[in-house]
Order: sequence, then structure tokens, then C-alpha cells
Amino acid sequence: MALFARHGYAAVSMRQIAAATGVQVGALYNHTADKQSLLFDLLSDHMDALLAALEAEALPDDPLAALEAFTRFHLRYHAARPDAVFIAYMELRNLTPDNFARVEAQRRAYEAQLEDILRRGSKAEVMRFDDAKLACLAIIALLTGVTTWFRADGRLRQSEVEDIYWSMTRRLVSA
Amino acid sequence: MALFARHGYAAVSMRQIAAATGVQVGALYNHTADKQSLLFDLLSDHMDALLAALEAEALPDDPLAALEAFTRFHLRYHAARPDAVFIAYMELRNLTPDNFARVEAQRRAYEAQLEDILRRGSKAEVMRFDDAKLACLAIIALLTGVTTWFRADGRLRQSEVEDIYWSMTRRLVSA
DNA sequence: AGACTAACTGAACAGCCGTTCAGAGCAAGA
DNA sequence: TCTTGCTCTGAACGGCTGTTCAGTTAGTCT
Repeated sequence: MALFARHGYAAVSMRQIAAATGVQVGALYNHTADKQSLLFDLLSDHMDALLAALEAEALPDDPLAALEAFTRFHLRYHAARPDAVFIAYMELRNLTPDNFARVEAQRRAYEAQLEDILRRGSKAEVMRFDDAKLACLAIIALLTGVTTWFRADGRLRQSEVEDIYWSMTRRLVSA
Repeated sequence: MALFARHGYAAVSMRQIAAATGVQVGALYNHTADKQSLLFDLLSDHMDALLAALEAEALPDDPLAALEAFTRFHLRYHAARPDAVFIAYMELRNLTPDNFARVEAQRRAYEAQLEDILRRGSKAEVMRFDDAKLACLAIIALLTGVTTWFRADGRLRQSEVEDIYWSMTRRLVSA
């Protein structure tokens, strides 16, 4: 995962992976069918874990409270897994069409949860936006962008970043 | 550019590029020093053109009007060049450290223009946010995310997307 | 007409690619 | 103690990699 995140799937050889794990290249094939499966398993497992973690979060019924919980969860979960997130967004095109479709479906399932919150918030008139789908994509892009610059030892602590981004997200859809 | 955008820098061979341009592989080296220069020139030229186009835009003095102009410019410019944008965001890690630093500097120069608008808006009290730098990065992430899904023949026309995203951007920093 | 320049071809270079496989080592179960 | 089942090594496979270069072609200037 670290190698794929750092250099990209196509630029990393099975021999590099073997060296990083301390075995010879042939031994890798006792654990994976091929290089493509390695990438797919990485992405698919990441999305499974993300969805499971969101389920475990038990979002509140109140739409605004749910949006805050989702926002903070997303930031926290993604900040803790920069490599996995990076791969999940960068290496989709290196999946075979079949594998891409499966990971894409997982990603849509995650986004659907946010869109549902937004639609409920709009219905309850505690949120306002022109287009629920675009607001959903905008928020995801906004929040995920954090992973490109956030460093645990940077200017801002994790909790400060969470607060600031929740503040921006709230305004983005404020009624 | 199309090949790099579709398959990624590392996954495209000089022979593929040669075939796509209708020459033999050796002929490419009359036009580029090596494969790395090909990528760097693509990214650097893109950033140059982006900065030049923004200069030509002549943003208004009024901060809010400038933010709207910037927002619409960014969306319009990026929507028209999906391949170049995709490469500019995905292939940075495939640049040598020297080349990366140069492209990164160009990117920062672009972002600095947005940050300046935000700071002026905050000073004039027509905008509000917790952190200018983060608001800047958030808006860039928000707007650039459009390129991942926008299609000219999709549900929404370009002008509709512009309006909706300007509406969201305005709210994001509303006083 | 002849010289010069630029672009192209086709072949070659050394080296790396993903993957396979025979054989070795070793721990667990009969 | 013997066998079974993993996991490993080390070498090999055909094929592709970026890059170079001698030789050909074609257009431009004197």
C-alpha cells in the first residue's frame, strides 16, 4: 500500500513489493493471484472498512447533527489512512473494468449516505442547496481534499481542522 | 496528453505514444529529450497557460465580484481541459524532485491569487471564514472536484454547473 | 545543382516486467 | 516417524521498457 501510494500502481514492480516485504518475488504468488488482485483487494477492503466504520458510527436522526457526524467521521477516518485514501482516488483507472465497477459501487453506496442526509435536511428545511447530487459531490470533494495537505505534525491539530471544515460544510448547505 | 490522462504516465510507453502520433519510437526523440521531459512540459505548459488565462481575466477589485469571477473562470477553464487537469493533479508524483518543485511553485502562484481575494474579502468584512489558507484549499478542492464527473453531454449544462458552484462557494465564505 | 538541415526509419542495446515452476525447508497431524 | 500442506528460494520464460544511432528521405537555402 505504501509503495502504491508513493509511486503509483504501474510504477511499482512485484520485485519492489517482494523486497519491501522481505521475500523473493515468487513467494508473493502464494498470497495473491496477480498484481491486479493486489490492487483490487487493497481498494475493495478499504471501501468495505470505510462503509463498516460509517455503519458503526450510528448517525443521529436529526439531519444537521447527522451531517456534522458524517463530516467529522469522514475527516477523522481519512486523515488516519492517507495511503489507502490516496490509492482509492488515484488508482481507480488501473483496475480492470469488472473490478472498477465493483469498487465504484462501493463508493456510490458511501456517497448515497451523505446524499440521504442532505435530502432529509432539505425536506426538513434546515438545509438549502440547488442540487442535492452536486452538493453531495461538492462536500465529498471538499472534505477529501484535506488528505492532500494534512499532516499530523502540521500547523493545525486534527480537531481544529475538523472544526474548521465542519464550519465550512455547514455554511455550504445552510438554509 | 490523452494517453497519460487515460492510463497514467508510468503505464504508457514511448512506443504507444509513437503509434498514436503515427511515427516510429525513435522519431519522438527529435522532439523531446526523454519521457520525463514530456510529462514536465505538459504540466508546466498547462500551469503557464492557466496563470496567463487568469491574468487575462482581469478580476474586479471588489472581493465578492472577484471571487465570482475566479470561481467561474476556474470552472470554465478546467471543464474545457479535462485531460490536462487530470494529469496536473495525478502525475505530480511522477515528476523528478526538481521538476515537481517547479510545477508546485506554479500551482502555489495560482492558489495565492485566490487567497488574496479571500483576505481582501475578509478585511472588507464581506466574507467570513476561520482560516484563509484552509478556505482557499477548500474552494480549490471543491471546484476542481467538478472535473471528475462533469460531462458536456450530461444532466447539467456548463452554465448551470457554474451557477450552482458559485452559489455554494459564496455560501462557504458568506459573512 | 549542390549543400545543409531536420525529421524519420528500423534495428539494436541492456535491463526490467509479471508470472511460472521445480525443488527445498519446515511445522503440524497421523 | 512419516506424510501432508504451506511457504519459501532461485532460476527461468517471453516480452516489453527507455533510449541510442547509423542510414534514409525530403524540404530549404545558396
